Order: sequence, then C-alpha cells, then structure tokens
Amino acid sequence: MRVWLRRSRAARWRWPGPDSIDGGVLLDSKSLRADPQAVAANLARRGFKLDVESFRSFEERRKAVQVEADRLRAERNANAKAVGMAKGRGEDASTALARADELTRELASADAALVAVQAETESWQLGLPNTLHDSVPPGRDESDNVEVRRHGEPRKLDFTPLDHVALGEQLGGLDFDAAARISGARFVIVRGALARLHRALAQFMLDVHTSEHGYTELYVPYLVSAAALQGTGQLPKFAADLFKVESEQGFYLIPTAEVPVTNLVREQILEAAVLPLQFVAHTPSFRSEAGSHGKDTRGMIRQHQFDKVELVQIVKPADSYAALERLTTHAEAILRKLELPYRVMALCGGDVGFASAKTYDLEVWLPSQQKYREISSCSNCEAFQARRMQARWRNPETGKPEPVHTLNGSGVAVGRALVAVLENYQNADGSITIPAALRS
RNA sequence: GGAGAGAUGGCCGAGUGGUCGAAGGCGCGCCCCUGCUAAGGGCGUAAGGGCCAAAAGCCCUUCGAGGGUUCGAAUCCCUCUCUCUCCGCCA
Repeated sequence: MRVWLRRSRAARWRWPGPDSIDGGVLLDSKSLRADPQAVAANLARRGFKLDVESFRSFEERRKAVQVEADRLRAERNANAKAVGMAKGRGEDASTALARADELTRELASADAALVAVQAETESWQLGLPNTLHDSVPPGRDESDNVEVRRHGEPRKLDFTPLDHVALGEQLGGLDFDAAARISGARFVIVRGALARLHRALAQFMLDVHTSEHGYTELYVPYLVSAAALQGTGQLPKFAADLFKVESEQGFYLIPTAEVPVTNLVREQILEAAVLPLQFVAHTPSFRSEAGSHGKDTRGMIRQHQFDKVELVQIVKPADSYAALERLTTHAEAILRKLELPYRVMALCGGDVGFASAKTYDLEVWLPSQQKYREISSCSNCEAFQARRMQARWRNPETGKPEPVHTLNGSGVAVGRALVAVLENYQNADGSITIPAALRS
C-alpha cells in the first residue's frame, strides 16, 4: 500500500554472519575502534564503565583472525578456479588439487576461530548502551534530572484529596482485589464509567495524534520475536523485565508498542522522500517489574499490564533533535487538552535509558502524592536501534544506505492518565468531573 | 491440522557443478543526439564486512536461513523459516 512497506530482499538482515563483525550492532563500531576513549568518556556520563583494554585486546585478536581467514578463503577461491580452468583445457590439475586439501583444512580451523571471536565481540557489543547527546545534563539518578518547563497550576482544593485507589473503590470502578484473585498482584479490573473513561482517554489520544499531529495509526502484534526486542534494545540485556510466552515460537509480550512499531522499518532501505514516518499505536504493555518490589505497590501506577498510546518517528539523522522537541510537544498536547498540570524533565546521564541518546520525561501532577509523576517518556534513540534493526534510508547526498534515527514517546500512558484525571478532577463529594476535552 | 507450489539484485525475471555477484527487461543516475509536452543512443547502477591514517586499490561474504556433499555450490542432498493455493477449523 505504501512505498515503505515494500519487501526488500537486499535488506534482509543476515546476522550474525561470519563476516558481519560490525553487523550494525550497537554503537558505531568504527567510532568505537577509532576512538574508544571518547566513547568510554561518553558512556561514563551514564555511569557505564567501558572496558577499553579488553575491547582493544579482542579487537586485535579479531583483526588477526579475520585477515587470516579472508586470506585463506581468497587462496582457496583462486585455487578452485585454477582447477576448473585446467580441467577445462584437459590439463592435469593434481598439484592444485593437493593444495586444495590443505586449504580446506586450514580454512576450517581459521573459520572456527573467526566465528568464536565474532560471537564474543557481538555479545559484548550488544550490552553497550547508546552514547549520550551533548545536551544531556550530568547526574547519577532521578534526583539530578532538570526541569525544562512547567505547564498548568495544581488546583487549590478546599478538601483533602483522595488517591485514585480510594476514589476508584468509592465509585466502584477500580477493583484491585478481584484482579488479584484472578491474576495476582499488580493488576486491576476497571468497571463501568471508569472503564469507559479509560477507553475515552485512549481514543482521545489517538484522535489528537492522527488528526492534529500527522501520525498514522497502526494496529500491531502484542507478541514479538526476540529479534524484534533485540532491535529496539530490550534484549539481550533486559530479559528479566519481559514476559516470555511458553511457546514453540519463543514469543515475548511487548513491554511497549515501541517494539513492534519501530521494528516496522527493520531490514528496510527507505527512500528519503518517505521520511519522516510518524506512527501511533494504542496497545497494552506488559512488564514484569522485576526489581521494583515495594515500589508503587498501591494502585494503578505500576502494573504488569497497562495501556499506552505510543508515538514513533523514523527520521533523517539531521532532523532527529528537532523531531524530539516536536514529539515531546505532541505528548504534552494531550496533557494540555486534558488540563492536567505537568512538567517536562530532561533526564540526566544516569537516568537516560539504554537505547536512548536523550530523553524528556513528562510528569503529571498527582494531588494525593503532592508530586509530579512520570506519565510519558520521549526519547531520541538516534541510530542505535536502527543499527540493531538494520533500518536504513538512502541518503541522496552520498547515495548510500545509512541508518535512520528513531524516536519514541508515550503519548501518553493511558492507565496513568486515568489516575491523573481521577485525582485532579475529583470533587469534595468523591465524584469526578469529566475533562472538557473528553465530553462530546 | 492435511495437500501442493514457491523464495535469485530497487522491481520483474533467466540461470541445474567451474572466469555467475549472477543474462535480459523495467526503474533510476550521468552523458550524447534531438529540440518541444515524443523518441533514440552510450555508460553506470546490490548490500554487508576487512586491510589501509585516509583515498585509491585489493580482499571476503551474501542468490530465504542453517547444515552437508565437492578442489569448487545460486545450481546436488538434509533441516528449518516464510510466502502463495486448495481442504478442514476458527473470530
């Protein structure tokens, strides 16, 4: 239906192949080789320690092994060709045939060594996070994030606000106990008017992004392959955060629509004219929340399953930072229209996610906590995911395929938006006023 | 679930053991001719990786994936994946 959906045989991702040492994996291997110290200095801003020495050592080994294997292969090819030509002329080929035997043996052992060193390099590289953009503020954790702007004033209430759990139970719309009996902790059943509000929020977001921000709506798989997850950076490092489905195919439940949506362009070479691509999808997200025991155990803030409207952009590298600003305002537009007070935070080096080069979080005001809480996260992954996915565009200036830049952002988390609406729109009698933007 | 067919470059499509990374066509790019909403001619046009400071150059890999046979595989054998058609089933 569209140019970018064409199947590209050329671009079919072959990997890990015997000679694809770079393989488009992770950080740009060339800059890593050229200046490992600079990469190490950059990654140190995240608190990630890059072992330059061990990189150098297996890089040296890799080079030696690869050169030797290539040399042997070249000789074997030439030798085989000589055999063919001799036989064609009806000449004796026994000398070349004897050499061929030796070459076969030598090549087998050289290849084995090459495969081994490449596997080692690859798994090491897959564990390296993205480099950070220069503008990312320094810092170790959440507390060092920098507020960029703030919008809206928290309502002055002349009563003590309830949290969404109390409000939801009063209204008979949120049932955590029933969900616990059915599935366990960190699930919820939403009922009646609140279920409808939840649905309205999701549809509202989709409508705004498609009709006002130029996104194309997608319906996507909720079960994805390990390869797709590796493409966007969840695997191999963060398997513990995912739900793996017991099945022959080895499916995982998506932790975010970012995975299927961004992978839409994997193994593609896109024509410059189709960029930028802007997609929006409403999906559930499944997260094991391993390692968050005791955090936000009450309520809907942190669940194993939640709905999210996700924005994804595929852009030319030169445009990606402008796109990040725009994408962030697209997510903000939802909160503005819902008249929810929020602030925009630039995440510090220590808080930026694995695949991202720069991230803005949107935090919405929650009266019950008297705090701003994350409701969206907007990231520019630059070429990081594109390299892992082999997602490229043809740069007219060079005529060559180059990695695209990918961005994603929640626009916004539906479950948390429901929480925010309940809490910010509550009345003294425990009723909820429906935001004007949702009335029709 | 059962039966069959297929997978080659941006696209279509040849190619059953040896100068095949791959004929031919289309598309695209540059140039020439021509000069008006036409046509003709020439050349060029895959991706990934390595060596090199770099360019040039050289080399390796890739004809769905993996393995095997062979001195040598797009071509022969095995396994898998995906696509299409028919039957069954299902929303």
